[in-house]
Amino acid sequence: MAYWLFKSEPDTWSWDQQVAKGAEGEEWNGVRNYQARNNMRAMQLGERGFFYHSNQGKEIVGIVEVSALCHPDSTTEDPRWECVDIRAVRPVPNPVSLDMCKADPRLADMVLVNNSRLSVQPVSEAEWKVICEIGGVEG
DNA sequence: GCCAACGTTGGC
DNA sequence: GCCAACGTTGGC
Repeated sequence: MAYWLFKSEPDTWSWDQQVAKGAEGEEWNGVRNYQARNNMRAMQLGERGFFYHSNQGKEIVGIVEVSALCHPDSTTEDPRWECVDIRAVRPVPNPVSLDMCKADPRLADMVLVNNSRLSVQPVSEAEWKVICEIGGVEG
């Protein structure tokens, strides 16, 4: 089981909107970056990820899971772009901010800390556990 | 709102 | 296939 992190500007697509989609989930469309797409291609059904608010908040606010495997992105005709569907699992009671990640030496190698521009990122199992612990949430 | 970092594009 | 120019992202 791999772990992931999905980044979104809350103005565009927020955690609340994700939660409102319920168990059916929603396409994580709009990704136009090969690295991010390749990460989505590698995802398995039921794998978990963090939901991160960029720009406003700059914090991990929820946990999601993959509800559909990689498929063509419905927002473009360009066959290069694909995406998975994700659904909200549970909120993070104590949102974990970017500052907190930077401050914790155990998270020094996190992609979020080192390459904040990548919109779909892998998270190591160790990092996953640390953030769940800080966030007060069950992974 | 600025700007640094990064990825992509396109001319050669 | 290289690299300069450009566009976008996202932290500050």
